[in-house]
Amino acid sequence: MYDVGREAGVSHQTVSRVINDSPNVAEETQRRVREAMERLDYRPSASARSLAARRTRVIGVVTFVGAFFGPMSTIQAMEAASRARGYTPYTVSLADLELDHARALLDDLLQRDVEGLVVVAPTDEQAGLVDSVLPGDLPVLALEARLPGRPLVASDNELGGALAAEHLVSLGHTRIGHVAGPADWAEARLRTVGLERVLAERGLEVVAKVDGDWSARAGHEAWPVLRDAGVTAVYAANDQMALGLLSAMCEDRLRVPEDVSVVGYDNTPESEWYYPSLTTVEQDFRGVGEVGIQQLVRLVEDRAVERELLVSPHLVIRRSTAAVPPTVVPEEIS
Amino acid sequence: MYDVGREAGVSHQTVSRVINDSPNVAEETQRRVREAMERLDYRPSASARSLAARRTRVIGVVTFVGAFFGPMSTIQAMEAASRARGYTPYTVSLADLELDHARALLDDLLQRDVEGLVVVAPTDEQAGLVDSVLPGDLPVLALEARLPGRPLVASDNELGGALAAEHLVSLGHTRIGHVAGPADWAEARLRTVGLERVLAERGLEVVAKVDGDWSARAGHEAWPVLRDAGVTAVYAANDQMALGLLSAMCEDRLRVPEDVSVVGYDNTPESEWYYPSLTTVEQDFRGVGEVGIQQLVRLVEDRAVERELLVSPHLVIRRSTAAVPPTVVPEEIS
DNA sequence: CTTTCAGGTACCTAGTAAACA
DNA sequence: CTGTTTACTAGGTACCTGAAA
Repeated sequence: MYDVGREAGVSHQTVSRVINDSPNVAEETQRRVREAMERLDYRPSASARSLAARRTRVIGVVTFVGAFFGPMSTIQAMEAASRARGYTPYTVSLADLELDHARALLDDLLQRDVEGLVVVAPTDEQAGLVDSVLPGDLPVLALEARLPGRPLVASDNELGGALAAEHLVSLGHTRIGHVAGPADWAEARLRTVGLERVLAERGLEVVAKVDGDWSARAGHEAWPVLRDAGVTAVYAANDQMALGLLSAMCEDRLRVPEDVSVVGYDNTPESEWYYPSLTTVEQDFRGVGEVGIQQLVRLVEDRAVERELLVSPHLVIRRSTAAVPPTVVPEEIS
Repeated sequence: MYDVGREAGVSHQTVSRVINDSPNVAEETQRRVREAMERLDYRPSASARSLAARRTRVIGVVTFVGAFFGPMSTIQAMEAASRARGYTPYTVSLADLELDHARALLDDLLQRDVEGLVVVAPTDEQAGLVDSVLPGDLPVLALEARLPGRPLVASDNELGGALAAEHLVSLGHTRIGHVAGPADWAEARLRTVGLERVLAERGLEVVAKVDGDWSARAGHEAWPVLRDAGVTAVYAANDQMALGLLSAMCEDRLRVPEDVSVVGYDNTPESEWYYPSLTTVEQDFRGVGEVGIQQLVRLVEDRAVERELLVSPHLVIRRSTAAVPPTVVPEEIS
């Protein structure tokens, strides 16, 4: 900085003012300083700045989720949104980590003096860990899954489940099977709750339910159970599991949607090109991320924040769902 | 730090020694200091440390790729590998950014004094940008795509293409179609080169080639062109495009693999559950990331580095490929 | 006279405040 | 209103010094 000052014929103080866009610097001086910076290829040191200014302008993003399309889209959207607001995002992926290791990484985050944190901790165990490690006075926003005492931004999974259910019911299905997500995922439970509520309102209930692990394999393995229960429609808690179902049905020489309907969840880019094209609940992954950062920044800057903000998903109807096959009489099956 | 020193009855210097695991600190003193740190809930400030020590122990990971499974797996593997070697990874995603914006983010990276950089810049334009912005003396490792003058770690895409080709040729196919990746992606070009080399060795050539954009839609739209060229097998440069092909073939009432064979590339988790289960070239996404970080760390630490390191992919044979249909005589079609 | 352990001081690269021109 | 000078702060580390074993 001193070098830049010398080069431009001003004091280091003035250089500092230029860097921080402070007023009271003559246009001309500003130009000279910037040119000097350019000539010397000078870049202010982030470490020194945050040390002196006592703020880092860094916000952390902590996720326990693996390399899947949805969560990753959300994270990329959060990174862009942070930058747009003048914060640098520092993302830490804690997927597949023992809790002890995860604890160390959270500590690393605190040492970097993040000003706030977005946490995506889908399972109850992960949420507990985070809650126990993070100091209560650090601004933390829970994303997708609840964290005790923290504001939440999430996709409305219960609504999503309801949307899928209403669609199937409106097509006349009464024997509906469900491939749910892992029971320790809050998101998965909510998607089930929405489904069951709508069915209950119609005096129906799920004919067969299998808990999967989100993988296509899980969907594939769930099918025999649902088939034996005589379902005419299946609601899978994500598109991958729906894909596994489609594959298993195909092997059974069943036609979708003529013989059985399938609804997925997420609207991943591929789901449109499954065969048949998948009816699914689309959630706005990027939108959740953007709203999340917006709320976190408000939290960091001490402004009012919604305690809970849900982003609505919507149903995308494609070719994998149709009316109940008229020829199939439930009695034949059960 | 001073507070901790006072609490433990030692100087701040000794506290620093304990933090940095330096030798020459009595067990007893060490214990006292650690306890004091615990009691005061003390955490050293990363900014101050890197300022004083003149090193950040941060390495940057720059990627231009979106939220897809392969690249994301690589990145997550790199993060874990960096941490295992004592470096903090700082990942910057430049997907969908105008070059000017990207330039600003690269600058941010330099201000943070990263000690080295892994760059995933698949298109020529991106590589050019990176090359023009990064100082020549910064350790940079090119991942997946070449960067002038920088060591490279990549999956052997040419080999992958050759593997796919050899498989199809060995099944007797001579009328092979190709859905390639975007022409400005080096990876895509190499996958094509491998294919064409093997075919040329047999006196064959690609019957029809369409450039896609990696999306399933592109595969779907490519099919009519290949079909009209009378292909009996198609090699798609990634699994998503292969999925689009499968879907289009299904709509044409064509059976895979009886009527036409399909080979994909990547072995994404879903590809096993397409219908039929996809024959595809598996690349070791995580492996590439791990080797990449290993090489970068060597570079940063001034040790010898391979100029070029290719990780071999291998073929996963599943249900989407079979021998040429004997009934189809090329003359019938063309 | 080493080795082990600890303290003292300068310095890293900024930002900030006050006094002053 | 613009800009300089000086002195100090932030939270550490590097290096030298010195005492005890």
